[in-house]
Amino acid sequence: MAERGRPRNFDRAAALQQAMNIFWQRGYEGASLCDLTAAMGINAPSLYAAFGCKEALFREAVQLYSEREGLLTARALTEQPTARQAVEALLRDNVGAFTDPKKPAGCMIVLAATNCSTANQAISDHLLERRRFITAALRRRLQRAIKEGDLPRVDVTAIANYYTTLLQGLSIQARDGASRAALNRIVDCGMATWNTLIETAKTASLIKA
Amino acid sequence: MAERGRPRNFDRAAALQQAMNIFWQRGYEGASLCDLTAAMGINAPSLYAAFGCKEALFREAVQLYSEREGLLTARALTEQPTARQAVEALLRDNVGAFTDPKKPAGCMIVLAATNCSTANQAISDHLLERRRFITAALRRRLQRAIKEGDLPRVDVTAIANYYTTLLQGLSIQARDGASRAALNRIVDCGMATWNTLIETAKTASLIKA
DNA sequence: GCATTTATATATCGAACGATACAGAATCAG
DNA sequence: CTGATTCTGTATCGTTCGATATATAAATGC
Repeated sequence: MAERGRPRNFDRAAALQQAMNIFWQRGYEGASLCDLTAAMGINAPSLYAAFGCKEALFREAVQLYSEREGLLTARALTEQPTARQAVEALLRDNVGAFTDPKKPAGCMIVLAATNCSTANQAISDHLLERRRFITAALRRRLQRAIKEGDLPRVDVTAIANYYTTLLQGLSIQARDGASRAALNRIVDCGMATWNTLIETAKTASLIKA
Repeated sequence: MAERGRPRNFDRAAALQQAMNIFWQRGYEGASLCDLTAAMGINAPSLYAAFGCKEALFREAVQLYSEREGLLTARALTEQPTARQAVEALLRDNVGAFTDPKKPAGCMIVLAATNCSTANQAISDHLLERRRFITAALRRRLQRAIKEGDLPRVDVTAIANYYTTLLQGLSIQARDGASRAALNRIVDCGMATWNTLIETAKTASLIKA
C-alpha cells in the first residue's frame, strides 16, 4: 500500500453519491460547483483533484446511477420469465424508484440534460446514448421472448419504443409531482392493453411485409 | 396615435417569435441573452426596453407558443366528434408538429425547463401549470364524451393521465431524433389499445366504487 | 530528522451571465 | 426652431460560473 503523501480527508464514494443526487435533482447545468461542493462536503480543489472536472464528475455520477438504479431495469428484463412480466416489472419497479421520497423524482438519464447549451452538447449526447441503450435492452428482451415462443412474431421495435416512450413520460409525471398510485394507474393502462398491443404489432408487421 | 419619441427600429412580434424559437430549442437557462439578442437581431438594451427582462420575455414566448402550437391541441379536442377521434387527432397533430423540420423537435412546454436551478423555480412552476392545464383540457373532453354518451363511465383522470404521459414521452422521443414515422408507430400502439383501455378503466372504476 | 509527496483551505482567476448607464440619434409637440 | 421623449449602440456593471495558484498540513521513505 504505497499511499504516499497526505491521505484524502473524505470518502470519495460517498462524495460521488452526493454529487449524483445533486445532478439528479438539478440537472447538469442546473447543478453549480457551489451546490456540488456544499453537498459533497469538500472544497473545489478537492473536487478537481479527485474527479478531474465537472463533466468527468457528471459522467462518473451517471455511471453510478446506471449501476444503482439501472439495476432495477436490468433485473426486470432478465429475471422475469415472460416478456409481459418483464415489461410490467420494468414499469412498476421504475415507478417505485421514481416516487421514492428519499430520492429525486424521475429518472436522471431522462431529466438531467433535456436542454443543454450548445457548449454541453456532449453531455446531452451521452445521456441520449444511455437512453437508446435502455430501449435496445428492452428490444432484445422482446426478441428473446419470440425466440422462446413466449411472444408471437411482432414488431419488437414498435413495442420497445412504445414502452420506452411511456417510461420516459412517467419520469416527467414523477418530476411534476405525481403520486406513486397515480403513476401505477398509468402503468395499469399501459399493461392492460398488452394483448391488444401484441395483436396490433403482429398484424401491422404482417401488413408491412 | 401619440407615438412620442424615436420609433422602434425592429418588429416586436418577429423578434418575439425568434426568441420563442431559441427558448424552444435550448430551454430557459440554456438560452443566453447573447443567443437571444443575436437571433432577434437587436441589442440588449432594446430587448430590455421592449420585454422587461429575460423571464418576462420567456413568459411572452410561452404565451405565443401556446397560442400557436397549442391551437393544434385545442382544435383536436373541440372539433373532433368523439373522444377517441379527439385523442388520436391530439396525438397525431402533435407528432406532426414535433417532427416539423422547420421547428425545434418536441414540445416547448415539456422541454424548456425540465431542470432548472433553484433560482428559476418560478419558471419550472409556470410550465408545470401549463402542462396541468393541458391534462385538464383532455380530462374535460373525456367527461364531455361521457355526457354525450360517446364514452361509458370511465375513470377519466386515469385515461387523461395515461395519454398525457404518452404525449410527454413523445416529446422526449422527438427531441432524441425519432422520425415522424417512428412516432406515429408509437401512436398506433397507444390508439390500438383504446377499446381495451376504456374497458379496463370502466371496470377498475367500478372496482374502486 | 528531513526530503518528498499528496491533500487541504483560502483566495482568487478569466469568462460568461443577466442587466444598465450613458451619450447620441430619431421622432413628436409646440 | 426648441424641448421633451423614446429608441439605439457602445461600453460597461456586479455576480456567478467553472477552474486554479498558492501556501500550509499531513502522510511516507530513508
